[in-house]
Amino acid sequence: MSSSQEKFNAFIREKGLRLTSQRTVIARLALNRETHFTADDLLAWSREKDKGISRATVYRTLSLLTDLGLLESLDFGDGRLCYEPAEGRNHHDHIVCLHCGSITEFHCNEIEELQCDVADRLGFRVDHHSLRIYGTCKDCSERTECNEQR
Amino acid sequence: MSSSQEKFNAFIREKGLRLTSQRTVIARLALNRETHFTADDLLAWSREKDKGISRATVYRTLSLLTDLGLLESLDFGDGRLCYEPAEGRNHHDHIVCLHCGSITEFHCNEIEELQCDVADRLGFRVDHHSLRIYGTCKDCSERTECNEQR
DNA sequence: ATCTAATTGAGACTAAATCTCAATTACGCC
DNA sequence: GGCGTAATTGAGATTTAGTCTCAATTAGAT
Repeated sequence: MSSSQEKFNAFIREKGLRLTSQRTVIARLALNRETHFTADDLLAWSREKDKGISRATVYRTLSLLTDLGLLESLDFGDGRLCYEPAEGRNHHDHIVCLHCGSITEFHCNEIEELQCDVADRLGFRVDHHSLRIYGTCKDCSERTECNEQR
Repeated sequence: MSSSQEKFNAFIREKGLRLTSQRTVIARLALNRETHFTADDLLAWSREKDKGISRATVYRTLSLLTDLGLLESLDFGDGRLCYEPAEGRNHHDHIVCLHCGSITEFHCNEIEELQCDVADRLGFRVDHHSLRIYGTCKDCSERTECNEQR
């Protein structure tokens, strides 16, 4: 069992909540993902393990996991949230290709520091931030150039 | 009439679209705002001028204006888009107070440059970006400290 | 095994945004 | 100024992610 799952179980016990089979299935699937996923993805995977699992329970478990900080929710502006495991991963931002939709992670310490400077200057205490760069990825650029040459 | 409105009118003519009274009302109200607003705000203001204006027409005009680059749409993650005039304004990012919801604009050239560097390194051509810092504003920090002292 | 409060599933509900389509209207043409 | 027609509109149906309700179920303490 991953350490995130152990944290989840511990949290459930601490808070006097109950470790149901549904929560176990949903949390395991969510926390062991490599990349981001939607609530609907998670519902589908969960139902492969237990047909009866309801949409509501998936959303309720997602809330628990994000409140706990084990999952991070990502809004790519397409009308639904994505989620990704947050434990044991370094903070990162995302660069999104507007053509193929691919999402690449990146991290830049200098940007993070400058963000803190800006917040300081404005008298803000930073909780978190979201930086999203939108553009055209290498593959799509090359593909477009080829088309233009025709 | 503002230069944005003239651009809107010119665009309408160029494209063989029609300059309806509804479009004129909605565009004028949207383009002359100082701060961001929602589609529903704009619908309410438009109906003050012309009771019959429909929600659909407001959304359709918002699409025209954002496609044209005269408005920018902002997603603060509260389940609906905000809009703000984009013409004649410098690009800026937003810092949001999680307590009072206030939204402050800021701009940092160094961050912008670093973003371009990062994109270059990853082979991306940048189209646009969105940087949002979430935290506690000065006023709310002070209010919280006072409460803690009780 | 029993008890009880937390949890679940099913489906109703919400809210922003989009879509449909018959009725209206802007605008080029005469 | 009036005509014709294709763009536009309004009303309301629809979509979709997510939330809520509540009776039935169940985890976990005793």
